Amino acid sequence: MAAGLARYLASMEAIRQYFNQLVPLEDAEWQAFAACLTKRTVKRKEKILLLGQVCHEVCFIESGSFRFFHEREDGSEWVTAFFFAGDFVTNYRSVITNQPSSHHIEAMQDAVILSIQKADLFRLYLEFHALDRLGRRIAEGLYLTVAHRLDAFLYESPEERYEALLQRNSRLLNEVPQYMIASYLGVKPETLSRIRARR
Amino acid sequence: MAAGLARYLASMEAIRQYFNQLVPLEDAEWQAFAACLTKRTVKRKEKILLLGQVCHEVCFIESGSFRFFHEREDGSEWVTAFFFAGDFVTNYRSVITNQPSSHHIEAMQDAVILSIQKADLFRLYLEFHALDRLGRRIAEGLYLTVAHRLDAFLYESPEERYEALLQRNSRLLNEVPQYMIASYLGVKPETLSRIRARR
DNA sequence: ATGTTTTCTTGACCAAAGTCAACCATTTCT
DNA sequence: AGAAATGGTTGACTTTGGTCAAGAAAACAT
Repeated sequence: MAAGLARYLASMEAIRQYFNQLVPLEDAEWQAFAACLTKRTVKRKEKILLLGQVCHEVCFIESGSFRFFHEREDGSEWVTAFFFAGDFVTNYRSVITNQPSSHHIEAMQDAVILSIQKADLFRLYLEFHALDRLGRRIAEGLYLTVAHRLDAFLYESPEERYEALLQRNSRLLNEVPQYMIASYLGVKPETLSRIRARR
Repeated sequence: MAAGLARYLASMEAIRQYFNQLVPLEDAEWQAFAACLTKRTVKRKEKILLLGQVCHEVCFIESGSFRFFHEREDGSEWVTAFFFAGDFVTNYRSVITNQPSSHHIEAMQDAVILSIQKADLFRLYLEFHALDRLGRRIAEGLYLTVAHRLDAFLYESPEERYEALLQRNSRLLNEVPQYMIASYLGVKPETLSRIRARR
């Protein structure tokens, strides 16, 4: 399995690059983190976290993609975020509060992930200043992302959100069905269809 | 000014309590933080941060109250949050990204605040693991708050948001004008008035 | 107390997105 | 290839909140 090993090493390198952008890590700090990662495969439509479960892990996506979505009592689904190869995916809210997740996390394609358990993560935070700092930077990043998304919902029309998404991530439109894009934009599929028709 | 001194000491104690809930601090860590705080007074309707300015400080409110709001091109104002005695107020997004604020921060009453400059804060983060950790906990808290607010906008009606606010903070309704509550709930004053009328 | 702002309410009308239903188009399965 | 499932479009109608305008009520200043 030389190809598998090569991809694994590439993933590890990708994670280290990602971290180094936020906080430069010494080898010992990095090794301690890397030693906690375990690899597994996930099938398309398989959920790695169910609504109602407490989330115990943070996953790096080596390949494949995921959607993070809420399911309402009436069965309707509302996508909060999409995650692709190179991203981390978790319900960090559930991880830090220990409360049941209000969202599902589901693979949109077959995927390979590297995960770290929250117990290990919290131990690393205590042990290494640099990793706690990294955790701060990551939490700050999550805050910026969700604050920006809130602003988009408060101050922009669905059409403006769609335009902004096009600018930011036109690739997304080819990779996920339009009804999930609509859901992410906070409108019904019919509405997105009409937005697209009148451009 | 014995009364002023007493209130100042009470504020310092309040901040230390607040921090200790998140991360227990040793005396040296606390002293280093406390030494960075400066006190000042703010008049009603005075802005401590203007839209377009980069935010350079984090403020603890000893007395008084503030609103954090966005102003649109058409002049309409949308309140994102209210802050009262015992809270910290800042545009943390602007602090960590160094980008101009997209919101104003304005005193709703005469106020007294204790502020720390971001340069000092970042220095303390580097110097003390416990303070970096505290910063992580605070960033996590901001993330939880804004994620919850986003969920409220995505999954609840204005009426449900109003009910939830009543449960959570009925005091608020007496302390700030109703049109600001409406703004915080994301509706026009007329709409909030009608929501209240039909209960 | 009186007059002036400021805040809140109500009504008539409008615009935007949701609902429901029918119908294409495309992909997938056998 | 043909059937079935999935995804996307369009039309008629409804619902919700916004807009505009007039007034009532409350807060504040002189």
